[in-house]
Amino acid sequence: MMMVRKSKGIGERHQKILEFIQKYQREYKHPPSIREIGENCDISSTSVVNYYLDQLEKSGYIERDRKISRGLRVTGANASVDTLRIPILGPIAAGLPLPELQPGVNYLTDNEAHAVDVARNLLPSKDKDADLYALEVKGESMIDAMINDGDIVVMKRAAEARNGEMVAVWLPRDNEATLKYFFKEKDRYRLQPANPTMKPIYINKDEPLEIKGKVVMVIRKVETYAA
Amino acid sequence: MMMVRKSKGIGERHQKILEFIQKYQREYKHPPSIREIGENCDISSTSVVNYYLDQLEKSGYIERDRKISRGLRVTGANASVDTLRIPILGPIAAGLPLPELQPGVNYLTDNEAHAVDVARNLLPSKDKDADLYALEVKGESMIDAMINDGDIVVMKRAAEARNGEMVAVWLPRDNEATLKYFFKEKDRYRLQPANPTMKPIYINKDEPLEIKGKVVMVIRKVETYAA
DNA sequence: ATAATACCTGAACATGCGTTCGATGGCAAG
DNA sequence: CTTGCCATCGAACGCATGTTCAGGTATTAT
Repeated sequence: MMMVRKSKGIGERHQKILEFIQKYQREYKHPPSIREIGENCDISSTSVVNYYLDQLEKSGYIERDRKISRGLRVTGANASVDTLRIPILGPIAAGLPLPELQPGVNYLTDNEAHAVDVARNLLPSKDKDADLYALEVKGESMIDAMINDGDIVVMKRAAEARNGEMVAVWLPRDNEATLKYFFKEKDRYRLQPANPTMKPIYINKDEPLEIKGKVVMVIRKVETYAA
Repeated sequence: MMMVRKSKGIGERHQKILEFIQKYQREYKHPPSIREIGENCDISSTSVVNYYLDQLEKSGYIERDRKISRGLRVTGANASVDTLRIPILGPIAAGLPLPELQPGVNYLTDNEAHAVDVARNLLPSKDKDADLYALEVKGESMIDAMINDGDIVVMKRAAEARNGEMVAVWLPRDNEATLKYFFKEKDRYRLQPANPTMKPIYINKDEPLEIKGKVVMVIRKVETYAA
């Protein structure tokens, strides 16, 4: 029988092993043992599996914790990604008060409908996990912030903001919640809509203005089967 | 010494074990052994760890694969989440041709700068992984689609669309790329901006119109330290 | 007091699992 | 042909790891 031998790089069998490790990890949430890899990749001997794993490690496709049962993981593109489950506290709309994180409350839930899972590498690393929360936009009052009905806005709890940051504010003057870019000027605050064609709102510094949080991220799920 | 005994539910020690498992899994990408849990949670006997793990399993906080080394995983809110790495093919801007998926090309990369990691539960489940790609919006030509400079749009490869779906189209007539809601009418196509205040574009059916993909998702990372 | 329950100990046991090694055969270079 | 590398096999070895058990000590209920 002819054996295709690729001097360098990855062969067909390496590929199969790699894919099996990923598939197994996705399904069982822990890595496979050497013997399990052998059985599922038609390799009769554990030493051969070990042989290939060594090569995969040298080539940088996996990492191994020697001596540790099931101590291996894929690296690079197919590596598992660290995610953070961010609770969706409630709706945000012009006329509604802004939901806030209550101290001492555990917002963890296994109900996916009330949370969004976000890869950590998409978030600013300096943010504390516990300070992050999400709101679901109701209505079209935020269109001037380029934010649509149904969008999810990921927020970071904050009571003040730097110039240029987008914040969620409650305006007691108008009894209204809004998302705007925040600028502190001489004797007033300027709340600038994201849409450049819209005019800013000015709030005098002696008027009340409650900053509830900074906008970290906006996620919009577009219906693929809209009406 | 006083022992706090909570009859039902989870105790302090259960909590500590749970947190350790998560922390360990994040760091090493595989679950800890019983003995490792014991060492790090100040439990001297493996049987006691086993004792607590049994309780955690009964309470539904973890799942165990008996007889299998490191065969345990947290369930519910803290469970690891399945993600998909979607390649960012390139920019999308009004005057630029739209990047497309080339058949037979492997877009996997370990360079996070050229991909976005998205939790699978945020994506329409019916989409084939391989048909998904992402584009980075350059310029403000998409503001009428509520999409800003710097946004990431996740696309699904498609050559045609249903009414009401948001599509990326190339208009040879104007030599322009755009994102619009798509509607097929009697003898023309209507391309409707997401912003309700803007007027639609009409394309006669005998004119060329290239649908490059459907918009699945929009991700906007808001700078927390903008200028 | 007695019984019952929850929590803990230490050790032994069985086996899952990574490691190592000698042996075999195909293929290419010298 | 001989040498040497690569891929493979099977088996044995030994530590890592989950399991079990007989026995403790509190705290609480009867």
